[in-house]
Amino acid sequence: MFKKETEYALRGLVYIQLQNLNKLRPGIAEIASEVETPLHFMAKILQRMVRMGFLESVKGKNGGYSIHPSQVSLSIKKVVSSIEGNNLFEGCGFGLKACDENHPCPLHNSYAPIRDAINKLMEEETIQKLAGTGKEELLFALNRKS
Amino acid sequence: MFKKETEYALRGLVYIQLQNLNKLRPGIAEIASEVETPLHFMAKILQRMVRMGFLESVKGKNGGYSIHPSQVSLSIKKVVSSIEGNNLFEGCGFGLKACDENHPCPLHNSYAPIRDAINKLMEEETIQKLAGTGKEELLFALNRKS
DNA sequence: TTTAATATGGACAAAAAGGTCTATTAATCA
DNA sequence: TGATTAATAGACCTTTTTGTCCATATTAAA
Repeated sequence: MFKKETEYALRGLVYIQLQNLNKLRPGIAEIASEVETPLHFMAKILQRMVRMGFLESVKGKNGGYSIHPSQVSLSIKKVVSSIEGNNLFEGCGFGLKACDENHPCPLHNSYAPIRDAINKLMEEETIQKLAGTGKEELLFALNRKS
Repeated sequence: MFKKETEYALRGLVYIQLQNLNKLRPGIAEIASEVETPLHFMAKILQRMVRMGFLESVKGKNGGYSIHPSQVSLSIKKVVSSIEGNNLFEGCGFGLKACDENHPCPLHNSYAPIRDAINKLMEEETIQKLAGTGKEELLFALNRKS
């Protein structure tokens, strides 16, 4: 459903939030290792999250990443759309061609409820909620081989 | 949501079914032109659909493609999974890592209804239904610029 | 102030997806 | 049978995505 980049971004953000709760500021090496992503690829993704204003970074010894203070409620949708754009949330879902309410494609009406559900879930679900609920399950999920 | 290849396959199959209803057997040039896909790319995709048993082909003059007689009810899901596999229908949808009923990731339970809805829609919707309902809208949707 | 640790930025490489071209094979028609 | 038409097969190219490497800048600690 998502690109690798998006998947890695979500994993990284959740891990960082989880560590921040313990007043820790993990670095790229720790993050990439813990959530099992390619180190340098993850580095670029985190840089992007910094530029987007989702993360704060500190260079040098004891440096690392933390969720930006302004992002106390960072939705999955914000993260996804910052990387992949809004296709998933707006398109007809079947990509049969552009279609809208005025000119619905044959699948439009049956797909609409699904798209709405995706929007609702991803707007309501946040990095913070994910880091706050079921930590054991979360770490398990983050660490399992796919 | 889908790869181009899948999108083109669906467009092509629907167009072929539509023509078959009029006892016609469109060729690759006509198909690619009508549903606006790259000709040679579409040719490869249709070859694949033939190998999958979804299409029949006839070579030579007046040749072309028709839906295989055995596929009187070809679901979207069959087409999609033949090209992309079953990830969309089975995965946790967030790709955070493998997760299942026994070891759900934190998003598992909120995503499950969406995945179920996607499955239901794509199992019930068929190439034949799409070719049978709202032909004008369909042709419009097939032909519009994305 | 020196050293070590750390993020940054850009170049590069590999793999996957998307797309093009051409020769061959098979069928129809004259 | 010969010519024409259309699908088949495979090589090849381009773009995007994914992943790697290295030099540089910045910070903290010794």
